[in-house]
Amino acid sequence: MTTTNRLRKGEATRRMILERAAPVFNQRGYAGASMSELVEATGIEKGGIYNHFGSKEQLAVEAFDYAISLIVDGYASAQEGKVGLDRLVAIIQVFGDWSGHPIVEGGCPIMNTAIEADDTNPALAARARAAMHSWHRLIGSIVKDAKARGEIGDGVDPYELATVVTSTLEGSLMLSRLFHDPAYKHRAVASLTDHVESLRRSPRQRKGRGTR
Amino acid sequence: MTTTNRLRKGEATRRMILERAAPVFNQRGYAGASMSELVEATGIEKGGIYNHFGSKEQLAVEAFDYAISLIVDGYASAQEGKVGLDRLVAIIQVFGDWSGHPIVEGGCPIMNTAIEADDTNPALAARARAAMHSWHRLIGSIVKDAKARGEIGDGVDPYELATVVTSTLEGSLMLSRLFHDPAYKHRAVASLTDHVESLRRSPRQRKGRGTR
DNA sequence: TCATAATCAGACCGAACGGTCGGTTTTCCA
DNA sequence: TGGAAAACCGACCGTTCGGTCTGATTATGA
Repeated sequence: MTTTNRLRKGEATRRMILERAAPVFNQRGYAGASMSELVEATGIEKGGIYNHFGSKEQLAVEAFDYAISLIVDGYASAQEGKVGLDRLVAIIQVFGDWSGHPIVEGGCPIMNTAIEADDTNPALAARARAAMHSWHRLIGSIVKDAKARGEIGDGVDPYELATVVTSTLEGSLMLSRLFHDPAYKHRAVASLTDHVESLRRSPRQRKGRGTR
Repeated sequence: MTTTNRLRKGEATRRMILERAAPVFNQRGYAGASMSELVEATGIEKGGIYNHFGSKEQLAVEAFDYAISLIVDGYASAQEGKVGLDRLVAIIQVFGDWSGHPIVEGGCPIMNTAIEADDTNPALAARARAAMHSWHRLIGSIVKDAKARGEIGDGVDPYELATVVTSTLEGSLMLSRLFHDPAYKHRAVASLTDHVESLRRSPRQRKGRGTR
């Protein structure tokens, strides 16, 4: 108390601004989101927002990081209690389950930011790269771990599998959002689950497939 | 000649505007592209542009359609001389070969438009849906044809395969653009080619896989 | 409790936005 | 080749953009 009290009032509204700005940026994009929309979404006037963030871009970057932190937490808890390849399967499954309860409205922030910012906003693109990189490393390390445990064969390249899993999930999410139909995402989840399961236990050869 | 001469001068500049506006919209997005940028890119002053297009949105829609027409032509010629499953393999391959010579700068217009417009611009979103739908139908019909020819088994669902192929290709393109590294796309192409080839000839069971 | 610092509202700024329009130039065909 | 129509330019419009700043208000610690 006598020392620096970290629970300042402003810290709470700063956090609240990030919480409410994140879905706005994720749905409308950086260029598409205006300060007046952010004023409306946060309930804080412009002066109040600029008291906490130096620019629209800085707000967007921090809102992105905040959204990513939510997603990271979500995938972390999805793996709880699982080991080896089951962790990967759990991640793939939970990706498909986020239809009704999206972590942050507007689809995957990494993909959205990657698509918009790669040719326009270096700062945001760098954040998207960082987030995607750590996601990719997560998948890759799970596959490596599964290899070390002898669950899958030596022929599997962890980062090639990570690329395929990531690409297919993100692409299918895009399709599901475009058509307002979760079926695309579910097909991708089913196909990937099949594929991952088919790698299990047989070091040099494929096994039969499941249903659907 | 005496009748309505369709080869007016304005028709040529109108076309030229679309050619030059398409990559601008594809790279900067609809919200991110300003009229002044389009003036610079086309070399036509604002009044001249608005003489041909009623609004920025109309211009964006027509530029999108133009970009799609280029892509459709590209994939059509890629299939020439091929039959059955080879058509699908050719399409997957050519997707990976468009690293150095992109049809239109800025990545896949369908994906870019889908991501930006799904929550913001109904008109553009509808065009993206239409384009993606016909792409999906193309892949699906190729798979159906391959089935009818007895190249692949009955167990293969054409539209499930189309979803996986589309998702993986689009997702990997996003990754390659984000990291400025074509490797992601190439991995996806290799993996999909493997997968498609593994479906060939064995109606009820999978076959061995390729290299990597 | 009270002075001080943190916090916030909202009027205001210049610039850039998408879009309009009258006038000039170019094209086209009789 | 003359004259109407088409094409094009660029100044201009009202609005909204991201951002600033001053003064009021509220929280905080001594």
